[in-house]
Amino acid sequence: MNDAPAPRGRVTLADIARACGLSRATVSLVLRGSPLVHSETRARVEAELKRQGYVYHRGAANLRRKVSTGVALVINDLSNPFFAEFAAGVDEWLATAGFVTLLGSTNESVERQQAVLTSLMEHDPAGIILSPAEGSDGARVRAQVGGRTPVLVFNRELDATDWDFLALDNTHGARLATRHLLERGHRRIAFFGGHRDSSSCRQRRQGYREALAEAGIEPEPQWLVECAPTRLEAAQQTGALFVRDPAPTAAVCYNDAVALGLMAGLVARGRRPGGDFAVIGFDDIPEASVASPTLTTIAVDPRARGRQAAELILKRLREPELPRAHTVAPVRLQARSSSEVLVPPSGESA
Amino acid sequence: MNDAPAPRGRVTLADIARACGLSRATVSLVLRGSPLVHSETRARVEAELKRQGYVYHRGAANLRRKVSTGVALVINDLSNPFFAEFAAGVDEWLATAGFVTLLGSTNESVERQQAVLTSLMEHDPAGIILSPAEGSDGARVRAQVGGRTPVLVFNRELDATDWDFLALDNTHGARLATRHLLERGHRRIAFFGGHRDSSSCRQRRQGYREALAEAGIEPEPQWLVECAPTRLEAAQQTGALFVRDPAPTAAVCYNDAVALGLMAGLVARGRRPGGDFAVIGFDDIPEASVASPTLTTIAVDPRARGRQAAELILKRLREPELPRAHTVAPVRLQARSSSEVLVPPSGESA
DNA sequence: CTGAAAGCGCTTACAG
DNA sequence: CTGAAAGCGCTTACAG
Repeated sequence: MNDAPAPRGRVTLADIARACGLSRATVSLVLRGSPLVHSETRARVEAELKRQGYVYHRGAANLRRKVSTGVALVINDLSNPFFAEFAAGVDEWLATAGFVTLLGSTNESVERQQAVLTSLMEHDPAGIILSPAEGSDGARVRAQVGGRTPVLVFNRELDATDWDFLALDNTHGARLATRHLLERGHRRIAFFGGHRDSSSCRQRRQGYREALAEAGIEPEPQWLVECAPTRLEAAQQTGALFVRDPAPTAAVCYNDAVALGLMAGLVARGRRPGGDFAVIGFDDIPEASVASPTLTTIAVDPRARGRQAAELILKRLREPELPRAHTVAPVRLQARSSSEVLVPPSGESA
Repeated sequence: MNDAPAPRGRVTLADIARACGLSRATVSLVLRGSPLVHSETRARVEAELKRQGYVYHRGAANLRRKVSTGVALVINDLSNPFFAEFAAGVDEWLATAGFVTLLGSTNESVERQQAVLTSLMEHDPAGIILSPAEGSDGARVRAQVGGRTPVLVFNRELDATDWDFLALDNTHGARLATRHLLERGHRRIAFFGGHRDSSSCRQRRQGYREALAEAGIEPEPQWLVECAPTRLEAAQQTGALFVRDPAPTAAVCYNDAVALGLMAGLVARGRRPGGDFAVIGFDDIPEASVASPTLTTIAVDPRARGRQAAELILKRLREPELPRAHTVAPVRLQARSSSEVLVPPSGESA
């Protein structure tokens, strides 16, 4: 029965049409579910499609129809769990809408980002979800993408562009974290990690300042410590918190990676994170819940953000003329074993 | 100077040719770097390409040339750090070779895998890297992919297919883990977690048995505990290790997620992981190094595996007639704070 | 209800 | 060194 031919070249519409004694046009109508085709003809065509193992060539169809079913996702690096979860959410949502995700990683390099965007643009994406590498030049990115492809910028502001933007509520998150420490009696609170010139770091510092101001506290210069947002750098910078007395008794960290690094750095200096010094993170990466002590942090639900990003770009594809959207995603405090992490230091309350 | 026109429709080869007073053929030769074109003509064309902001339509070129520059990557889920790192490695390597990664997630569902493969096949991938969902039917997958697209199967065997296969050395890894426990004095060692019918679980159990056999030990039925490879399930199954005396004093776990779950389950039962009961994992996910106590485990370097997978599929694309390759990737023991994790239980050595 | 024809954006022998 | 022509696999008015 099944005389499926040895796989000689691709099976095309023309092959099916020939086998059924029909024109390519009619077979195409069957494929696209047109109601014009006689039901008996449709059945005949469908049987033949199956028999020959026909695979639709969406690229050819898209070329003719001048549409695209791909969406490019450009992120720093999947080995960062925040972006991995984000990508999972994007892909999940795009797939249900019939789009395919074209992946590109920049590793925070502006040059790689340039190369990746060029390559992805040649694959004619319907839209782009872009989490800009640090130090991206908006005008340059804009020139490269051109004016015809909608872009959703995620996570980091991109100057000189008028694209949709999805941001975390960084300011509010840092405010929540700082208030949490204030409520537990801390008065000398540092903001630890991140690069001052990144927009997310600026916003988090802003929220931190606001919460301190509410409590009538002015941060001292020593409380603001910069470092790359990695565990290693954070561990190495730990000492900067203790160069002068009185030292801070707690730190709001730029993100969880920094918080975990700081915890390691504290241990290396003979201090007990949560015991002698309170630490709070940002992101709620999976490690936060298994660290020792477990880490109180600001949960941002990256997977939900991914779904949201996919939804926003799809909406833009449907309605290109809508005004630019600036969406701020909610964040929440995720307290963990606070008795361990957030004990105010004994005999201090100045 | 720069009278770049308002973005009206896509700029094509024909536009450039017209502006330069040349044929499309000549412009195409410039694009493809042909040495046939006069250098002055080339310069003129290149200036015009830049001026009009031309973007190469690779899809159209690929259609004409009957080639493809996409590789599909089908994995369970990016929120699993093992797969996220793997995907990062794949994407990194493919990008350097000029390929784009088409992403698909199955969430371990055979139905989703079917849908994802259908969608990806329509995008005409040059090849597929497939980490099969648990319970995949090889014949069914094979029927869907057809005989024209090379596939590299990763991580889990797929029966009834003759595709290239990249596997972790599961047997050896479990052997290393078990020997490590034996060397530290344990005699009653469990194998905890995983589904008996998954190939990776079978292989890990096999290595475990072999190491025990080397020590003249026959595992008791109670030492083999099945559970889904998640933290939650593992925590819930912890009790199964202690239903009868004498209970095991250590466990080789199916993977790190299970090991972390078991550690939580031990704590919930008033036991100290590493103190009263030794635990060893498999994978070396990032949490392993920050868990408390830190987790000794088998490192598999998923990012390197991703690069390896990309390399293997590209090799297959270059040389389709090569005999089927079955590649086993190395694994190694990653010992951590072994004094905490691997103390043999006091007063026991039967 | 079905077919002939044109065309999406590109490439590739083949002439000249 | 450059151009005319055909064609990749599909879709879409337009006839009939």
